[in-house]
Amino acid sequence: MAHDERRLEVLRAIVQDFVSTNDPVGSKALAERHDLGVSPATIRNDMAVLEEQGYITQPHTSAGRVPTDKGYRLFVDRLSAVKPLSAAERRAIERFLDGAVDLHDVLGRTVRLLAQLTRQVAVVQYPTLSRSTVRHLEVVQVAAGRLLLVLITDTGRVEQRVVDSPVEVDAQAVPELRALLNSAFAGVKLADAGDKIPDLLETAPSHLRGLVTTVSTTLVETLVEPSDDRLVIGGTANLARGNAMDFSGTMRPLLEALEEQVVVLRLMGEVDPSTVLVRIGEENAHEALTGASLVTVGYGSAERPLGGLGVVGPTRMDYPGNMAAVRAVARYVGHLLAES
Amino acid sequence: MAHDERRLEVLRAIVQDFVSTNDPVGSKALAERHDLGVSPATIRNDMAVLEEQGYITQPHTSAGRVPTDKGYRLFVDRLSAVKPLSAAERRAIERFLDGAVDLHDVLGRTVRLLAQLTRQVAVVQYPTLSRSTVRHLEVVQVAAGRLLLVLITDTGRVEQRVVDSPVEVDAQAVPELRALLNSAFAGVKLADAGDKIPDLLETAPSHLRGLVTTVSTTLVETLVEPSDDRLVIGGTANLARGNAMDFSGTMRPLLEALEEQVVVLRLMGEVDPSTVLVRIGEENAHEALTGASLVTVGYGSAERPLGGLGVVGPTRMDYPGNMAAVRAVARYVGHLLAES
DNA sequence: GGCTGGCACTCTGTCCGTGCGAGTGCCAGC
DNA sequence: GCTGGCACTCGCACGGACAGAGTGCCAGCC
Repeated sequence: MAHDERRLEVLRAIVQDFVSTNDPVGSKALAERHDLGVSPATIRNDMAVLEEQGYITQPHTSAGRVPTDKGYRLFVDRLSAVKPLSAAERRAIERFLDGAVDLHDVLGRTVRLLAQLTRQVAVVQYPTLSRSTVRHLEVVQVAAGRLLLVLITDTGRVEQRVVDSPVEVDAQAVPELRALLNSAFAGVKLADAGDKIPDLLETAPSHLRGLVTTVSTTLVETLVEPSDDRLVIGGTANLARGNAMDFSGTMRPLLEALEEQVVVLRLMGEVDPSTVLVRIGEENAHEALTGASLVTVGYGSAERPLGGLGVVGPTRMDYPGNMAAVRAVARYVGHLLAES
Repeated sequence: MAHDERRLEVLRAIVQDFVSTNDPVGSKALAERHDLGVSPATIRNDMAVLEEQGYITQPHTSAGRVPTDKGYRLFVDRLSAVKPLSAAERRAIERFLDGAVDLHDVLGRTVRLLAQLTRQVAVVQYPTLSRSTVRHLEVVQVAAGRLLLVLITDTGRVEQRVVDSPVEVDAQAVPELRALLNSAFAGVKLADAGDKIPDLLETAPSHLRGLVTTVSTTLVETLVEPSDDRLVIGGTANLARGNAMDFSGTMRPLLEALEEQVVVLRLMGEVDPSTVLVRIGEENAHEALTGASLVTVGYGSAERPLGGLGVVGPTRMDYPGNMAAVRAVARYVGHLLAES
């Protein structure tokens, strides 16, 4: 029906205007700024219906309308075309990310880039350990009964743990141990590492068995735990843009939640590389994220998802632009890490 | 002279009251809350002198007085006894930091701990690479012409770099290379690593010389650069406490400067483990830190300083408390890292 | 000489009343 | 079903009045 069509058009216009001006938008302004082909009075009728359906609301009588979470949801799902990035932005992505020297650097640059492109808070997850495979395991003797275990994954992530051995370790045993561990675990997904331990113990020469047990259990227990997955956060200064007033009310819990990481990490777990996921306001179960929206996507390939990244901002954000930026950056980072 | 004595006492009282209430403090309130033994009128005379000397100022006529940067400076230098931590706080430090599994974890816990103890933004620097010594160098072949170089320092810090070799690398050469590098660099301070290269090249067998050159220059160039020293930041949510109004004016550049890291890193460079360094407001050259104070101290021992840590907050902060907390945490972290 | 009580003065923050403008809902007409 | 017109409702900005806090100064007292 032509009516519904136009009503949605009105909603789109409201979202766009409100996002760019931060003022509740009235019927007259809408008619002026958008070619809707009808008069303000007609728009008012449409607005009344939209309000009744819960897509928009007015802060108080005789102010303009503001989109609700439900309104943004409809906008994101049906009304927004993905906005392609400008050539300059694409170039910026490449220029910014090329020349990174290691994984830490890649992710640090990524988070700064995303924050700059979207002018929101950016979040990047380290490649998930449990999905990574072992490239190399290194054993270094630190003291008589103490070893340092270094894990290098195929994504370039490096993790280390100190292992205390109950008995003194013979210096001769270290290269043997290293060889054993690498032949057992190299190329194995960390999530599957636990399954390899029985085999490993079988093939281990008896004088090493105790040591191998200690080391491999440490490996599995402390490194495979997904709980230690890390997050890089940047652009928090963007939270201080504009909304100076409702600050310590809404911004502080948000900052706290971001620092906690655990909430955001859980959300990152649901992400995959093929679709950009948008969570709007109340849709976020966690209280501190009410009033905020997340735009997230996975990076890596469909066969080998590595982790997630995205932006956090007020529900009043440029969804099409942010979705495009997040997706483009994720693609580039995915390629970058696949190569190395 | 007894006059000067009391005048300083008045200044101390002003600082204490203002820090705890955030209201400009007047003569009457001072006389009530502190046992100065004189009447408000007398205090007013003292205040007039203090103002003339530049230690305090009034935001406008007929508001109370507020300490200036100079006033805080005098307070910190001469008027504040270091406030010992409570037993509960000491216990909290131990409980919080013990059980950390690796360096990243130690520093992450440290920053959270400091932020919580001081209710300010906490900053912890990774152990400086150039002051660290090499514990072990690991070489892993990633592809025919590509090696991964992993550096493990005596503080447990791990850094890695990809090295591209112009020629294909023989798999046999990798263990040789590893042995060579370790015998040359193990135990050497990273700052001195460059000096070892000529020796190293001399002893290297001719077929490895090209490779050794490439790898060791990468090592020195990209790892010894102090510029890549890292910072962990936490407790930014504390910035949103209280001062809701002057927020986007003063808080935003501060957040930006913290994310830049470079400014803070430079300040951390001047730190040493024996004294707590306090920088107040305008004393900070950098513009964004005007209006903020830093309380920093080094950790590690006098012979082996490792890095710095501290807190950043408004000039109106609890200096004695923060100094005590920063010092106590630095000591504990120093011990912790010295052990490992 | 230094401290104290008293007093006049100055300034800010707040409260209240008013007017204006934006925006709406409704209705009659096309 | 759209449009123009109109009355109505609010929020907000402006401005004056007021109260309160705090000061500086002065004369008197110890």
